[in-house]
Amino acid sequence: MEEFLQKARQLLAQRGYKWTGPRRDIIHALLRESYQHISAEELHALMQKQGYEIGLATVYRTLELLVETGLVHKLQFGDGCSRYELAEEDHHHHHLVCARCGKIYEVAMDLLEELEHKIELDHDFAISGHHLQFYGTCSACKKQMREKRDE
Amino acid sequence: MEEFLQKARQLLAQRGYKWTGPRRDIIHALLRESYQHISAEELHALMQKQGYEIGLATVYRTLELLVETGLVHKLQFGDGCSRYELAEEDHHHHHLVCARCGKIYEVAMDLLEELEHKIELDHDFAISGHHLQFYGTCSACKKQMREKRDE
DNA sequence: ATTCTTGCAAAACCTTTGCATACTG
DNA sequence: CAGTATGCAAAGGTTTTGCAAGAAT
Repeated sequence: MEEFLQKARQLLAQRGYKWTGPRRDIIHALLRESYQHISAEELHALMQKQGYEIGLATVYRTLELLVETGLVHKLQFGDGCSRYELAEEDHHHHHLVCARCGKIYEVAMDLLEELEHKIELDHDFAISGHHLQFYGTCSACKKQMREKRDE
Repeated sequence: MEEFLQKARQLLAQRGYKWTGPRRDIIHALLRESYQHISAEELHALMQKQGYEIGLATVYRTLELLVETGLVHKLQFGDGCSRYELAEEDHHHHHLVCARCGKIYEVAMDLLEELEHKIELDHDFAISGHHLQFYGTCSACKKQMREKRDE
């Protein structure tokens, strides 16, 4: 938590960006909501509700900045907006998107490394990140569908 | 090409949808541009230029229909719009997105099956599809960056 | 001081929707 | 003919931008 803030502060300084109140608050809010995949508008609304006076444009700009710096990942789940999550070094994972209820589950796994390596060699492409999503039906929805069918 | 059209016609009929001129034209256009990941607006503009009189709303509606039917995949590369590609049965692949030039390369590969299987068991999640993208720097851009550095 | 950042409102985009007309099965 | 599909224009939602005022180094 604190270390993430320090890292962010340092990385921004390194690139000539300033350390401001709004930026600190946004990172704080992201840390508090780190379990979620939050959209810019949701984050803005949440912060408003928690008493932070911050403009929506600033939220967008700051998130973009954090993505550019590699501190935050920008995700597209196809629901009409971009979603963001903290880039935690030791928490590589993929996403399971339930097509029925829309819920998103995380899968910690790194079997992708072998594949990445092969691609880097085969395509002469320097991979800096990946984004893997699986679509399907989650456990809860499968259960509901069974129950509905048996009525 | 022809077979894809037939398959589409049949699948749509099966679900009570009608086979119309605009739908045929859109699928034709998609087949012609099958090497691309085209957006709805791009497809619309292209068709206009080629002399087809078609409304943008129809393009959106038809693409949505084709996605729903499984004939087309909807992709999000984070550039602000949805992109579409034909779902060719024998052409499973992933995408390499160059962070510098934005170009998108395809990698044919199916090493993911093992991983999928493990997830289905571990998470009781019925996977119906996946979406894997790698981000990084492509060969051409790496070369340009080397040259620029050496100037 | 200079440069960067913010907030607001307006603009820019992409996508969806309502409705009257036209078409398919 | 009944039920869909289309085109247009308008509306909706998300994200970006211009600009004057405010903050950080």
